[in-house]
Amino acid sequence: MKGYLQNQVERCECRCIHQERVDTAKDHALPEKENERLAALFKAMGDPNRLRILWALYREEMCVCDLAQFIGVTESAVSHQLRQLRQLFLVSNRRKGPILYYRLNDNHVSALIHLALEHLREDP
Amino acid sequence: MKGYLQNQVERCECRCIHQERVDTAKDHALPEKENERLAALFKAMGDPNRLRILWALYREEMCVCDLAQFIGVTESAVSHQLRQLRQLFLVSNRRKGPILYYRLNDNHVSALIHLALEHLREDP
DNA sequence: TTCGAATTTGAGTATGTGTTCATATGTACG
DNA sequence: CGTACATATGAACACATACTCAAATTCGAA
Repeated sequence: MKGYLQNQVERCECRCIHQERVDTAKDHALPEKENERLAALFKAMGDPNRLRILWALYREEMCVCDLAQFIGVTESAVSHQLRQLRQLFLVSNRRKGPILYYRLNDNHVSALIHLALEHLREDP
Repeated sequence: MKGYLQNQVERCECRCIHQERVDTAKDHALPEKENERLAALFKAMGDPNRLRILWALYREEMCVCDLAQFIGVTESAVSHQLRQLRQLFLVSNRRKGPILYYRLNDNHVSALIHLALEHLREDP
């Protein structure tokens, strides 16, 4: 009886193989908040329609109607997506009368896309 | 009556402002399939735990148990995530006995992460 | 071959996400 | 002012996703 319990404890104590790797991984891990923001950035770029928007804005600024017709969804849908992209500082806009012209916020976005394309084009 | 219908038609014919921008956007758009794969790649990197895994593997290879303890989830959860990363060629593994050691597949991944970090660190 | 350990797989589930519709804002112009 | 148009917002819904648990698989060694 006692032996059985002891074995239970011993078996469950540590299932991982290389404790020192786990420790150094924890030491060098990104700060919690930075990791969250980084993930949010990639996730924002990880939707086909948002990616289409970003790719289009890389060439020239466009308004909501244009983008809606371009990707074939409601203007409302585009507006929702643009809000996300704005909150992450991926795009910004300028107002001309009632029309909002959206553009890429900096060149990091397009750099990320081009780098990712390289990755894709190397594998089959 | 006729006038009303005509106005309806005219109003609904084209709601977009700059048809020529829409057209050039369509001309220069990424091929459908490439856009999908690109989005899938970013989406894969857009999850906090997957990002933790990638960041950890950037330093050194680790096995499933290690990663599970590192990020504090089930080994099963890690295995599910690693499968996604494998299918997108972000990670690969080598077997040593019963243990699978995972590593980053190429240096594009870490380059993407570092580039994205730059973007984050420039904005507030 | 049989056992134990590392990993994978599948089912189930709770939570997120992207879209549309209806409605509200805000801007220019008569 | 009030009308028209571009955009934004909120609710609702269908669908995806990330986790855990239980069971299957795979490998090395007794």
